[in-house]
Amino acid sequence: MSKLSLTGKELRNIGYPEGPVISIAMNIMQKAYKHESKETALAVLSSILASPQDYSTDEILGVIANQLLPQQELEHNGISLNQTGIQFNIFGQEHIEEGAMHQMYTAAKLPVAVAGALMPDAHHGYGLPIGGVLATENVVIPYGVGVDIGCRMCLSIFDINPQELVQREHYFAREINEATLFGSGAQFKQAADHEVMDHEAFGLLPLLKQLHGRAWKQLGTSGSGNHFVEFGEVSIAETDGILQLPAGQYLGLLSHSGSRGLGSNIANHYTKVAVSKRRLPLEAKNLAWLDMAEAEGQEYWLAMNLAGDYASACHHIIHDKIAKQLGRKPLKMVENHHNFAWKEILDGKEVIVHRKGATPAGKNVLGIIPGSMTAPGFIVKGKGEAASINSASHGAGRKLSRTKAMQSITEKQLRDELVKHNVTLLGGGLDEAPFAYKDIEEVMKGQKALVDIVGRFTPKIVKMDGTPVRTRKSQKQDIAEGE
DNA sequence: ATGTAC
Repeated sequence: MSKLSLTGKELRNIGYPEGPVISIAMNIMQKAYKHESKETALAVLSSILASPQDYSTDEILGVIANQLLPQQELEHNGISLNQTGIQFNIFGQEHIEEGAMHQMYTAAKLPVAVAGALMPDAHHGYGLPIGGVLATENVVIPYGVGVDIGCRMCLSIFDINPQELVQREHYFAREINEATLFGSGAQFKQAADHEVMDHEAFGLLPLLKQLHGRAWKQLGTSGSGNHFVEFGEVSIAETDGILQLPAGQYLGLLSHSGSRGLGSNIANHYTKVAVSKRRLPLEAKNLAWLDMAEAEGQEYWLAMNLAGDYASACHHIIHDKIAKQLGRKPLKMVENHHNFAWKEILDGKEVIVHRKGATPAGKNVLGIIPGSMTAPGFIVKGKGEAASINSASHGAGRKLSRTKAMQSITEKQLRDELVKHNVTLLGGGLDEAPFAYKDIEEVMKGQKALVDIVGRFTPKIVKMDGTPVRTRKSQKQDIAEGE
């Protein structure tokens, strides 16, 4: 009977890279070190990771060490990481998990890295951490952008009294339900229309041509995971010169989604191309890049921009539908993407800035940073802080993994929290419950130097993917209305 | 994040 129980997460937290080495190391340690403490086992694993060459001939631990040794470096295309990484700034470090820090330290050792920063909502991701910002010179890293290319926030602000959300809750809930479609593979039977589907890129690359049909049917859908469409109260404390809205309360429509299957296929395709072209040590494998001077780099750039335009179109279709149903034009719209790569000038030099779960925060640039289904979100204005490479967090950041949230949060807890905040949830699982997220107020404190708050968004009617969790209030109303 | 997966 083994006393030792290691988890993959613990290995990642001490810097073990994604890949087969995690399960190999877990298996070996659970056999060879079964009577040792977890601390001892982790210390040994750390030591192997620090200098795998010292263990490569060890009869037992050598198997782990050889997984960590960058065999690819010996191959003809092999690329080594720098011994010392570039310096990067970390904002709100006390809220950032160790795994995310390790991933950023690895990214900082890439020979193409020019500058980096970690946002206060950072957590462990695939390749670059979520909340990671990385500037490179003349190369683009597909997994530095992420799988959901162009994922973004979009807010419409209407001149409607937000009290109506309480008074006519069922009317607004129906508007969201009718205008949106959630679900992992969700497609409309009758495709929406948008000029993005006529984009020339669809004809230029075979990959994009192949993705056109499904992309069309997914146009205007929201997907799954942390994506949402919600009504809430926009509160402007004082007029801001950039947002230019009089102080007051407004009705807001806020959406969060990305480029669906289109972006996902582009990301995975070009990551594979990059990984096969540039053999990096295992821990940096998924940070393989494409050179902007080669055809694949140009292709990725074209496809990435298409996915960005497509993600934007998805939001606009939803917002247009709802605005039409409300019979109003929004006073303002604020939109920003947070999974993308941009050509920007840094210290007088053009660089490619990858933001993976980070909000652009150049001087006077508006953005939206959401909290959770019950916590407030913020309309922000960038300060143009070079130390963060003109970036801020893209949300509160997860505190609990999806699996951990599902295990530890009960439906009753979520229901009580929704009632407490007077939020109606039209769909959404326990893995998206407010308790799974960091405290957004704390995260905002960690980035005071990066953004100014110009408005507040308080969610009231929230739609996400998944079975609706019923509040007592809405159950009562359903009975009253005979649903 | 993604409809069927190195």
